[in-house]
Amino acid sequence: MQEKYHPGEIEQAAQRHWESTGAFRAIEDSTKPKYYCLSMFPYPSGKLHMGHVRNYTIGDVLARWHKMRGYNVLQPMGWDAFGLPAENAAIQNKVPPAKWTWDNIAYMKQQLQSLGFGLDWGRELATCQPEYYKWNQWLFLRMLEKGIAYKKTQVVNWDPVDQTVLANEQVIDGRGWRTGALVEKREIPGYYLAITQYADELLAALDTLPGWPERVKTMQANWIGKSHGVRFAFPYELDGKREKLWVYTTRADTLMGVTFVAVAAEHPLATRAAQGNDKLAAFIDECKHGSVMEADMATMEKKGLPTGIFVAHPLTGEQVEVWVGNYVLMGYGEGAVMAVPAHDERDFAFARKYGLPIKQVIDLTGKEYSLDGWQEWYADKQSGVCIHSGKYDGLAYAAATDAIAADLKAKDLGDKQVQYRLRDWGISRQRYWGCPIPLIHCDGDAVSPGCGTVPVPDEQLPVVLPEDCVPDGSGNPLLKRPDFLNCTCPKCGKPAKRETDTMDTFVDSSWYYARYCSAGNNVAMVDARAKYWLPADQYIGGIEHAILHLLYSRFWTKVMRDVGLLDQDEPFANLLTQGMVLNHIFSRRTDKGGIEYFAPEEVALVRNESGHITGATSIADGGAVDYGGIGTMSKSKRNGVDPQSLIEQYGADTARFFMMFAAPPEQTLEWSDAGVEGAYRFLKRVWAFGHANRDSIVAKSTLPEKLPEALASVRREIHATLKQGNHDLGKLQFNTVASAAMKMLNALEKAPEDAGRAAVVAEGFSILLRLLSPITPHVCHALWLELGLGKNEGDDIYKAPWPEPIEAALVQDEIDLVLQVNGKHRGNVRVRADADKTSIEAAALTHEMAQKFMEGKPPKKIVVVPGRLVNIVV
RNA sequence: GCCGGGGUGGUGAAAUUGGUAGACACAAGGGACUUAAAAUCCCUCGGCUUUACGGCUGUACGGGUUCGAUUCCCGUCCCCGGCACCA
Repeated sequence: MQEKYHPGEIEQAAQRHWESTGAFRAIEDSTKPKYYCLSMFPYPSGKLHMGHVRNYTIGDVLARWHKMRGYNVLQPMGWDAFGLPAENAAIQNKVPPAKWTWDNIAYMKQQLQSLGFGLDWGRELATCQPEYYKWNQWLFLRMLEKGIAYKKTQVVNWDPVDQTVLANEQVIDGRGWRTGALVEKREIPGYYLAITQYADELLAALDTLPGWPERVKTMQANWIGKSHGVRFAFPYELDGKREKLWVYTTRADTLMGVTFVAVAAEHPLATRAAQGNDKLAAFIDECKHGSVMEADMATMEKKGLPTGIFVAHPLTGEQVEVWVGNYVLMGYGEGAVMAVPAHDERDFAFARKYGLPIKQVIDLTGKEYSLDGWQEWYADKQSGVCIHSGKYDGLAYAAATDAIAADLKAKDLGDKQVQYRLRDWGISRQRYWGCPIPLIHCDGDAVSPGCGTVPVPDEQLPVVLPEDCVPDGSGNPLLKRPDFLNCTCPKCGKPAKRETDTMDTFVDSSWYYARYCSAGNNVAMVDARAKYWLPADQYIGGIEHAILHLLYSRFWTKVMRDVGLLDQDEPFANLLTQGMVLNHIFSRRTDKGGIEYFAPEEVALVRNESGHITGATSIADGGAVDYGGIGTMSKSKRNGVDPQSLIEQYGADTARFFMMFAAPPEQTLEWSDAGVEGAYRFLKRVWAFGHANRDSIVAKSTLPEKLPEALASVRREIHATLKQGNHDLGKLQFNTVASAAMKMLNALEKAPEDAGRAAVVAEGFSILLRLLSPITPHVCHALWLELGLGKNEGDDIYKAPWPEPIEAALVQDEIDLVLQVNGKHRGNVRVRADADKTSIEAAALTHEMAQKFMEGKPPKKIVVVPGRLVNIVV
């Protein structure tokens, strides 16, 4: 045994051992409980960053812990390999996205392997492989058949200079990131998946997921946004035709307060009104330059223009003017909203700005309505009642809504309706590096009209993406590839064109967890093995995926179930949402108005008097750089920290231990490497202790009947700490598991030379190594073998049983209780561990400190918390 | 703007979920060992106050409930994540 801790040698040897013995190969086995431990697969951006280390260490700790507790564990890994960064890299370096992606995968895989994760690499997949994305295409066709997939128009960001569609991320303050051109909204056709057909089930099934964090379920429920309201119409006559303008509201009780109606710029009424109205036409045009992002819509200045068209109030017949509002979304609901300025904050501001009438129709006793400013209670639907509303006066929210809905129904102008905030999932992307949508456009020729859009027949799948394209930022390169583009129509056999849009990469990540279970199957998307492993017993990933990825995966699972592929309703039984690892962000505007990011090591910080960072300068060119605060480590913001140097300098175990020790998993973590030294020092001490006590431990002496008190106390500390550590593992709070291991070592190092020391040390160190092994598997593996702690010679530590505290070791005759007088800590009282309430009260009252602070007053009340404290109230 | 989460020493954090605030560490300061350095070991370490025992105060800020609040309730400020084409 080496005297010094050499992580490099230990780790390589352990990894070779696990590899050669197939320690983490998972085989379906119905005799054991299964544990499918799944971490979100990474996007192969180039290098791992600390967020990955955190994510995958959490997964590995759980996987190894369960393995030691007798579970049949599956922990797979793969690559979310399609996506925008590969195209950006291609633009920059002229390397095909495929090559860039595979090079990154090779490097990152080697990084993952050097961290010693217990992964079953035999199930590895990459979503850019035709054998994977074939099944995206296959299920898309099934959805098309079932009416879940359909075509409609979508609104995209259009860069008029590059003639290309931009991702939201590529739009900086309304301009294209590379060209600086003002981005336009453009409507183009695209394919949608009708996730709204599953809205009710996706919402209701949240109750079947007790293993999910409440906050994630709340976010998903709010995102789905089921609302009970009324859909109704404002009748009007225009160009000699009787028409209806439909709107939806959850505040039908305020219908009598409607003073105008607002429609989206793209609404047919707006288009009609713009004819012969240049000012309105110009405004509608201006709206088209706005952002498509909800956050921008919500924060931008609300603007509008009257159309001159009037509609009739459905109940009073009063004329109400139609306005065009830049804040009304065409793609959501009816593209029109009723405006009740008195009781809606946004309408209130809008009405004040344009001098529109405000009519109070809800009253709250004791409150006075004033037009001076918005007050929260104006929008309160809990406690107000209708006023100035004719026959509805005096009715509260529910009754007023019922009555008004009934009256609208009687007039055939509306009814109650349940609506969702959730929108259907648009999956078309006008990009190259993604899964081709398996459709063919048969446009016909001079003689025949053609077959239209035709699905690619199953036997022709996959539609393979050519891998040698190099995007240059100006549109989809597939459009310039006749070999991909030209094909024959499967229906009529005439020349036709392939669809060049690819799928949203969220499609790829919506079912990869099922594919791991069916690795290697080239005749089916998933097979019976998926029914064995699913749902994943633990899913671990960043909180940023709380809504979209997790909702899409839940949806996709339900579709796979309905197609007969799976039995499960839900993909993930338990979810751990990891807190983001944050780092400083530095950026600078480019000449063209785009944005350029700087890595933290590329800038020199500028701080103010109080030490806060206010800016930075580029080390390369000395120019000023803007400080963007702290944010998630990401490739695009260039603020990721590569764990490589940490691993090289201290080893994987130190990196893993440090990451787990730094904070509890769900908490956001601002990156700092302060403390890495401490983690390393601890592992060195563990090794040194094993080395120094080798003979005592190897001797395997038995515990004497009665230990001297000092050793009994060491043993008590070990078992008490183990109890806490096991409890914390159950809570997935790994930082205190790490500190439990540290406490154990502190206790063991204090074990005095006395009869029974060797046995106490051997037992204690065996517990310490097993508790620590999921976090730092390499050093524990090596020490376990060196010290012969296995049941049989050469048994690996992961085959050892998980340690449980021995109650007998925890027994104490006397305990200290906290003594309080009027809730203030005044000392401690020592009592027998089994003391009853009366004797505790007696001991407390006679205590010197109690006497002193009671100042002779009689006790009014004595609170005794068993095993904890006694509080005397005077 | 809306939805969700967070704010505790110089720093990362802990507190068995209403019961000793600061466990376990990092940094810093002091000391031991060493020719020296590294490594290692020991001591101190929220603030104010006291010669000392001790006392007062303190968990973003302002209120409240309670014998007792970091924990529960109301309000305010700041930070992070998401907002449907980053993944």
